[in-house]
Amino acid sequence: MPQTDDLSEDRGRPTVEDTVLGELIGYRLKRAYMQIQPEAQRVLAEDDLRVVSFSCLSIIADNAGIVQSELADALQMERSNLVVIIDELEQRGLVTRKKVPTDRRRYALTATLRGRRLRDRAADKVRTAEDQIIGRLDDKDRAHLMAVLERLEAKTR
Amino acid sequence: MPQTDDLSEDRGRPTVEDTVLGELIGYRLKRAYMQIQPEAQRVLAEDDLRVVSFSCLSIIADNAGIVQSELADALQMERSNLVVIIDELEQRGLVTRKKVPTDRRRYALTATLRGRRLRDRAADKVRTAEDQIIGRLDDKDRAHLMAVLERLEAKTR
DNA sequence: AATAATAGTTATTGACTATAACTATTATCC
DNA sequence: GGATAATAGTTATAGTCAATAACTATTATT
Repeated sequence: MPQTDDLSEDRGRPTVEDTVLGELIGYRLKRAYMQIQPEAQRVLAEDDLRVVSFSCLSIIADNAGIVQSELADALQMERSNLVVIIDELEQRGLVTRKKVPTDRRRYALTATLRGRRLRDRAADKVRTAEDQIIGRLDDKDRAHLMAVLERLEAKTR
Repeated sequence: MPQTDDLSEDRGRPTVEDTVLGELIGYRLKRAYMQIQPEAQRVLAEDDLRVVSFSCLSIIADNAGIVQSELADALQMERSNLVVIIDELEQRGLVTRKKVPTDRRRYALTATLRGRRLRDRAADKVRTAEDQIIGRLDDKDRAHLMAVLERLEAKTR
């Protein structure tokens, strides 16, 4: 027999009814994301990285010579907002910007050794942080989740 | 035989390598969310609702008499940011605020008939918009996704 | 050669979130 | 029972972030 007959309450926190929001995928996605994001932000901040700068650094590390427009496309952000981020990564010696000889409008971005090492280290920390949150998901559920999310992304194009 | 031998390109859009981000759940969640959110925003704007005001209206409609602090808890937002949102819902005649006699610090929030009708209509539009994006997911994948997302949410508490 | 489009940049704006400080009211603890 | 804590709502403000427009330099188009 439970300690209380009233299952609508859980140790003083009354259950709030919800007939609509919980069935919306956007709502569920946002709330799940909000569980993960602050932790990712926190571990990245230890290396003075924001989530967005880590994302940039990571894509640059995987694509030596990528130019800013392509990076902006890949990360679905405005190229104007990229500028200061790349500025900072460059000043910290994590990436280099050099003119493309065949098209002098463009700058080729390349991660330095330091940049690649930081990326790898930061990625490990983010993975660890994520694993602590999603730990209870077994490998099958996790793989299924990732696959479905990837399909959701691909929907528009 | 494919039209082109080079599968790394898809009609002029070069594939960007990614060895790290795509394996991160936070990254995938955000990108999936970003597919849905603008559409939800768009259809709600037709009824002069923001996503957050729709969320408030919906929870109030499901919980007649809920007070602002409880609502803020349920939606994981700051109660200070709730004030102007409730102000507007009240001015539009969608919810009422009335003093709780037993605790005069609190205001009981209740959705009006108009508020409930608008909530129902807006929810239908959001569901329709979501269905167009996730249309290709079958019922099984959809149910699995929702269940896993719900478990992710519950992890911290 | 004239005109378009593209890449990068700068500056600015609006939206949203978080924080601190305040008032009124209720709960708590000697 | 009275001093002190905590809570609910509110206001104002500051920081973060994404979106936009305007500009220069360079390349592509016609």
